[in-house]
Amino acid sequence: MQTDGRRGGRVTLATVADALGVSRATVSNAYNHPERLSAALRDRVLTTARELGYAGPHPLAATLSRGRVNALGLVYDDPMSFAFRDPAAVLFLQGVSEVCEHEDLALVLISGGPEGAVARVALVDAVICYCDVPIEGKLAAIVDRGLPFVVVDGPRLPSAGHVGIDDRRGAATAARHLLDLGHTRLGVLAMPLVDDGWEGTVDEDRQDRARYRASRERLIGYREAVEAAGHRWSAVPVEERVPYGRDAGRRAAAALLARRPRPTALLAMSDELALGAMAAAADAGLAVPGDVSIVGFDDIPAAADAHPALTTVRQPHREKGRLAAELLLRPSTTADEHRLPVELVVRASSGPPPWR
Amino acid sequence: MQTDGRRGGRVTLATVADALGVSRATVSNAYNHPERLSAALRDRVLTTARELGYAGPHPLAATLSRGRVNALGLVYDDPMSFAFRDPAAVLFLQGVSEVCEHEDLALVLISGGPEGAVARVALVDAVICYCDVPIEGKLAAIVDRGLPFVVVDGPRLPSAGHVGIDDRRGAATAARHLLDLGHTRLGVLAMPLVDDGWEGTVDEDRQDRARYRASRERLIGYREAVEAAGHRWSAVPVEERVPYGRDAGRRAAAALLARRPRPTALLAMSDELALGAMAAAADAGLAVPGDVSIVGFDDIPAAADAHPALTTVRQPHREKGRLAAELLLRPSTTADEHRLPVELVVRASSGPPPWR
DNA sequence: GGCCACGACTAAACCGGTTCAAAGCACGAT
DNA sequence: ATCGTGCTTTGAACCGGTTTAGTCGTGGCC
Repeated sequence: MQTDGRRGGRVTLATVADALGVSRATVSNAYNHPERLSAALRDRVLTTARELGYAGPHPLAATLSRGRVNALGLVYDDPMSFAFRDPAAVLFLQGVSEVCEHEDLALVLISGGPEGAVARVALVDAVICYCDVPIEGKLAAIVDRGLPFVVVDGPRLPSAGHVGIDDRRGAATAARHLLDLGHTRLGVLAMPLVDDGWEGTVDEDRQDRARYRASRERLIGYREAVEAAGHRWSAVPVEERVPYGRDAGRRAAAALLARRPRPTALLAMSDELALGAMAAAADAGLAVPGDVSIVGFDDIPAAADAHPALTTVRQPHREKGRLAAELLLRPSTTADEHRLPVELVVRASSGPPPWR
Repeated sequence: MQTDGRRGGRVTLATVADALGVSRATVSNAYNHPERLSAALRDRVLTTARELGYAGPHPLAATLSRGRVNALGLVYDDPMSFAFRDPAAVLFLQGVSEVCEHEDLALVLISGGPEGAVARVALVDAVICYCDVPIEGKLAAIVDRGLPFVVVDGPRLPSAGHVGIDDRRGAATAARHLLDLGHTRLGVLAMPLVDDGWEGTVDEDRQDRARYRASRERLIGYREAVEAAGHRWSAVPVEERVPYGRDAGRRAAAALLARRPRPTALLAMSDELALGAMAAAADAGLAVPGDVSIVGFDDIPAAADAHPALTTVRQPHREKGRLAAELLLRPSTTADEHRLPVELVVRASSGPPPWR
């Protein structure tokens, strides 16, 4: 038998097979099914392999044959590096990676972009989409190739699992907390409602057009609470900012605090925005919560460390990551929808309005 | 010609080729080298593919043929999820991912573990080892397979590039800062010196046995500065802690601050340790920097936000990540050694000793 | 002594593409 | 009419393994 063991100088499994005069299957078995060989032959194979400088079966080829990569993909809608700027995303990643290391899987971070993700998607066994966008188009390749996937925080898709939280209720709870304290003039710091990069004061039309699910739901939550308390939603100013870097919250809050009458409480859709708002309050010489109360969303670690400590809506970021990954390991449950609990964490940044 | 286009029901490139009566090469070219086909045929191919439900060339097979994965691997010595707990590591990851997304590469996070990393290592084109350990053993598979790799912060290895900082000088600068302020009684909060999980007060013997490069170098830096100022190094207590979670720094600092005479200044090998030390000072009712000065290392974002803001040694985490990734894109420079600058950032947590 | 089970090993198909040298062909130049 | 030229398209090798269905020889059992 000729197996062409020396192709172009590379040492392959066939090289080893030829050197020993055994079949390639035998060498393969020496690595993958040791019990199918006599101990003597297995030793000879391994020894010869070492002498020849053969580093063992090429994982890529093995993968192609087996059809399994042992890797989980993570698609993010923004550039991947943004995920590392967002403390909430980092917690989420931590959760995912905990499962990966436990299951001995690699975690493949795939940068967004309409085509980028697509091209590489098959070097993984399954995909987590950590994005809240109208992503149907972007995910076409994943769907076409039949890869199992889970959407986190984003839209509910037919063939995919879903992990999220009750954004609406979380937001409503935050708003109700302020209303219960007696606040009547609120302001909202919003994450993007539409993926057009726009920043400014949001009118009702844009509120209706909101495409990001989390933003839309949180806005609705705020609104429901405000109206339930008997106030007019149209009187609540909403400032939308692209929230990378704390500066976005600072600018949004500056705009809100410049209004007359000045809001006595700010609702931020993320802790990053809220922490920026605290800076803006300091800029304006306003005390928190004496002059203005601030409530965030996420409960990132920095929220508890802030001065004053930030009142916020806790969502289980790490747990979301864990759950998303675990769903993909149990294909039967992939199509399920999971809604994790949120919880208001009252700290020092919220209090009664100045006049009360 | 028979190409067996329908194997077991899966739609492959061959299926499309057969359906059209063209060769597989032509179908392949339709996707990869459109200009080599007449526009008419290319359209027919693409149309037919769509009709048949063919999702395009399987990336795994393509990869095997081409020999290029378009992915960068990242090996971490601790479990991967720990990287997401360490703000410095997160910044580093951000740098790496910036390059990846720019170059359209996937980033593959490979959990440590003696064998885990090994098995999967070849689903990447090159590897960044973000670990500071005697890792020669762990990296054997990478070396054997001939993958280019770069070590960050760790030992200098023969065939690999290296990215790091001047830990010794950075530490010395931090210590000199305190000595210049007039401090004479220092204490050190150390990251692990040996990978045995031990915690406690470090004696000289253990200092000599330090295996982690960064810890060892920083310790030497502290020592050099102390001795240059005419003080005895043996009088400086060193507390070693496994530094995950801020609590480690709190415990280490508590131990140091319980000593009599009490140190008036603490040198921490990381900002996380330093921030923990600030908590310990608060626990003990000590003012920072009035009663005790604290200096960190890393300049993570939380350092500037702390109260008081933390004096620390800045190292360019993000830049380290970028550089490591870029080195792997230019093989010629892979074996180079790069030492990035450090810089003392004086903020509010350091000041003269109480008596001065 | 015959039959069968069993362990060790192999042949060949398969995974799903990419690529290169060469063939076929139309067309303009000589 | 002949010869090159350039564009399409193809055949076949190649990437580096895994796996299934055997083959072959041997020892145990009746």
